[in-house]
Amino acid sequence: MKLAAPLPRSFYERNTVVVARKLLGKLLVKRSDDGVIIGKIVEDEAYGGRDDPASHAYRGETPRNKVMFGKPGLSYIYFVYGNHYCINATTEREGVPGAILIRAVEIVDGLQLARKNRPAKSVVELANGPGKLTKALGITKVHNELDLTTSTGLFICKPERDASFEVIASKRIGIKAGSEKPWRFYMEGNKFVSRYGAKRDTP
DNA sequence: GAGAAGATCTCCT
DNA sequence: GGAGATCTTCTCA
Repeated sequence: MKLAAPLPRSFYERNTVVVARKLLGKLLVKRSDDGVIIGKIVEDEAYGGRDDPASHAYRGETPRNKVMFGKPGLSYIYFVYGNHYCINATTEREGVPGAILIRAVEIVDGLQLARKNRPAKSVVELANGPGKLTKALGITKVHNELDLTTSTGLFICKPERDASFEVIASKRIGIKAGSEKPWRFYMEGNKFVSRYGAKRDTP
């Protein structure tokens, strides 16, 4: 599959909510010795800084979340619930915390390898959740703080053809504080969007 | 150092 | 629909 160059750092160096909307439809590329897996981003969530109680950066900088305060366009990967990794892309200018949680992708290449990483009943269930997609793509904490703007093991690029789609905004999922913010974005009618979240939509 | 919480998923009822 | 799994990180004493 022919791939475009990674998105430049200037793409990420903007308001987190703006970048979250723009990130939909882009391709998340994971390269390893086993091969390449490419997922189209169909759902994500924006997380801010001091003004967002749901964000890891709300209480200030810690060793864990320091990536969010660093350069835009880096990967921020953390472990939750003793079971799952979640992948974020950092945003805003250096020193301003912000990140976008990638919640679901549609696997467009490397399907066989993704299924090997995470056996699932159907292609739809392979990566329709934050924990699911990291498992399917083989992403762990070793991929934390990687530069997503260079063609390394992990990066994000534009698709070959820009498809048009409607972006739906809704409340974020799985959080208590700050859940009223409509900072979750997904492609309208896309079946790869995480299911139980889609049910909670109240536009 | 101990205890609690957590941006989830899967299995069981 | 509910609860357990399982471990990292943070807060507080």
